[in-house]
Parts: sequence; structure tokens; C-alpha cells
Amino acid sequence: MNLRERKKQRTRDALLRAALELFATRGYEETTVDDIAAAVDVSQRTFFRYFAGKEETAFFVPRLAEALVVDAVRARPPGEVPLEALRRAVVESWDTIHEAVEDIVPIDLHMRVYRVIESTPALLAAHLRRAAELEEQLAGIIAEREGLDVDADPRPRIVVALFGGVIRVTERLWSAGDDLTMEGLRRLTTAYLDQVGPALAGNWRAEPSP
Amino acid sequence: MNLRERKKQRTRDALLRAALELFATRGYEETTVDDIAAAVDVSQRTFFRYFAGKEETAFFVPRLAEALVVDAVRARPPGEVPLEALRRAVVESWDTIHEAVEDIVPIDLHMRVYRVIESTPALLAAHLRRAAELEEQLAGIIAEREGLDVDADPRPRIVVALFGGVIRVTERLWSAGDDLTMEGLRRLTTAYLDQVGPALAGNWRAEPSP
DNA sequence: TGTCAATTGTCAGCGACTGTCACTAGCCTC
DNA sequence: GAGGCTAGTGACAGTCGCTGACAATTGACA
Repeated sequence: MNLRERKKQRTRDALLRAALELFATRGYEETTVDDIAAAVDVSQRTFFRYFAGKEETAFFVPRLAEALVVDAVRARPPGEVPLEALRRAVVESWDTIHEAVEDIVPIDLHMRVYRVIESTPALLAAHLRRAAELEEQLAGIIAEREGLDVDADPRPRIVVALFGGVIRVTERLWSAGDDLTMEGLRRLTTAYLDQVGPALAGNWRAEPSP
Repeated sequence: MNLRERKKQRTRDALLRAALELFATRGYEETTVDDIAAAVDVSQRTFFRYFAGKEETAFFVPRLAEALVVDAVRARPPGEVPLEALRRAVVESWDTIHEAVEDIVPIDLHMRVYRVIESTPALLAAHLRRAAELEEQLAGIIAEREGLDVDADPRPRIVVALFGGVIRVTERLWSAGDDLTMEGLRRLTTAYLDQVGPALAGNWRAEPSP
């Protein structure tokens, strides 16, 4: 790797860290691109040569996580029923994600940024759009697994929408609570996924949930 | 109603129409606030006195529709199972929505704008965030119906997330297709909702869907 | 070492907003 | 019906995100 390349990598990293650190401490809207550039001592123009926009820095880590989830779903054995494949893929990929994130940014910083994402309207909106794109991708993968045409059969998109909905609910509750550990997220998510059946099937009043 | 009040109402309406018309023909990003203000012959500053932002004009009609859906869910007889209540509320409120929209903006214009919303990344993101807020509200209503605590019992949020997910899928498919009628949306949505059970239950390969 | 190409800074400009302030037009009272 | 009062408006200046253009710099490679 060149000196030039290394230098680029360093500024990129520095910009990303500075941005996330500022978002986490001061807030997203309260941080200007000039602030980020100044923290790394480059011009504002240079920031925009590395990142398409302020938003892109906030979603750098989530983007990585999404890619890992997609891989994990692809790697699931074809014997599993779709919902099961999705569930195992996500729950099991969290460990991988944890490690991969640490290589880029302290996991603690990432979690503080994640809270900012969930509580900043502009970022939350962007997050949900990304999630929608991810769901579309997953629906395609599920359809392929089952040998179906996504556009002809509604079921792949339905399962993924259901699954994605539950994941988003648990992500939100998790980020709003105090237990910001991976273990806490895993517990919450599996508990919610276990309730999918009961939520659809039964008479709630007759059978209260734990 | 005052002359003053009437005048205000007229500028508000004119701004809204001008904005939607421009969005539908030229596109959202291609329309500047100056364009909208110029079309009504007021200053840009005045536009911002009527609307919090360009985005707000695009979501004026959807906001109305959401309010009607909430009302419709509240009005459902308590005997219905949650998913059934949601389904009937939404499907039946479309007629009400149709009328209410016509009072403000030609329904045809609204539909063209809706297409723009679904195909403009910034607007789609905002739309999804609004949908998330609506889901949170509906979860509260459902929980109340069933006499549950939303934060203690996962099921209200799960059903609503599932339902919302299916609705969003069908909205997207509908807006991307050619049949932009209410009837088309109703058919598509009911067909998809009918597939929720099969999507979760069965072995897809053994029982292909229609 | 000198040339070439990649990286960067500077500057100018657009579009969405916001605050400020003077001005105008409708309202209300005498 | 003239006057003052105030809500509504326009004009102006400024912030912030972002982009294009051009010149200056810095590493790469012969």
C-alpha cells in the first residue's frame, strides 16, 4: 500500500471517527460538516471527496452490518423454513458484526451513534429507507431459496416484512432502554420473535403473554 | 370567516396545489421553493410561513389519510381480533379517504404525487418514518382494545408491525404498477393479507400459492 | 531530479431554511 | 369615516449542506 493510499485511508478514518464522536456527544444536527473537517484539519471540500454527505458517515457502520446479515442469510442451510433462516441468520450474525465493527470504530461509540440515529428524525427516516431496501434484497434471497418468483408469489415479501417489522421494533426498544449490550438485544429479539405465533393466532384476552 | 382568514386560506390552498402540481409534473427535487412561491406570486418567506418545509406540502394529503385510518381503527367493534380490526379499518377507510382527499386536491393529482413520494428517496424515507409513527400509535390503540400494556406485552406492536409491513409492500407494488385505482389497491392488499397465514405456516414448496 | 497525475484548498454559487425589520392591509374603536 | 392597532408580507442577510471549477501542492515513477 502506497504512502498516498495510506494517507488517504488515514484521513478517511479520521473523518469518520471525528464525525461519529461529534454526533455521539453533541448530536447530529448540532454538528456541521465544517466542524468535522476542522477536527481533522482538512477543508470542507475534502470531506465531501471522501463521503457523499454528512449522512453517509452516520451509516458507515450500519452498512457493514447489513452486508453481513445478507451474507448470513445466504449461508443458511436450505432445509430451514424461511422465518427460521432469517431468525438464525440475524441472531448469529451479531457476533460477527460485533467483531467487524470493532475493527473500524469502538463498539461503544457505535452504540452511542446508534442511539442518535434512532432519536434524530432525519437519520431515523434514512435508516428506515435503508431497512426497506435490505428487506427487498432479503425477499429476493428467500424467494430464490424456495424456488419462487418474488413478483408472482407474495409470500417471500410478506415473511420478510413481518420479520423486518419485528426487528425494527426490538431495535428501537433496545436503543431506548438501558441494556445496550449485544446480549440484551439478542434476548429482546428472540423473545419478540417467539411471540409472533401467539400474536397472530390466539385470543389474547384468554391467553395472556408472559 | 374574516376576509383576512379567507385570504390566508386561499394562499395556503394555492401554495399546496402549486407545489403538488409541480412535484407531479417536474419532480420533487427539480422543484424549488422559489418555483412554488413564484407560481402563487408570493415571496419565498411567505411559503415558509404556511409550511414548515417543502416536504410538508408533499405529505399534506397522506397526513389526512393517516388520521382517518386511526379513526377507523378506533371505531372497530371490540369483538374483532386485532389483525381483523386493522384490516377492515384500512380497507373500509379507503372510501372515506377518497372523498376527503377530493375536497382538497383532485384525486388524480394526489396519485401522481404518491408515485413521486415512492420514487423519490428523500420522500420515501420521510414516508417510512411517518408510517413508523403511525404504527406506534396503532399499537397503542390495539393494546387498549385488548386491555394490555404496550410496553409489557409484545403482541400489539408485533401485529401492527406485521400489518404495516404488508400494507407498505402492497402500497409500493401498487404505486409501481399501472392500475392506480382504489379498487386495484384494495384487491392487491386483500390478496396479500390473505397470504399472511400461508406465508408463516406452511411448507411453501409443498403448497404453491395461487 | 524532473515530469506527471492524484489530492487538496480556495472560491463562487445553489437551494432549503431562519431571523430581523420595515411596510402594508384588514380590523376594531371612537 | 378617521384613527390606531396588529396580523401578514416582502426584502435582506446569514447559516448549512452540497457542487463545480481551477489553481496549488504532493507523492509516484522514470
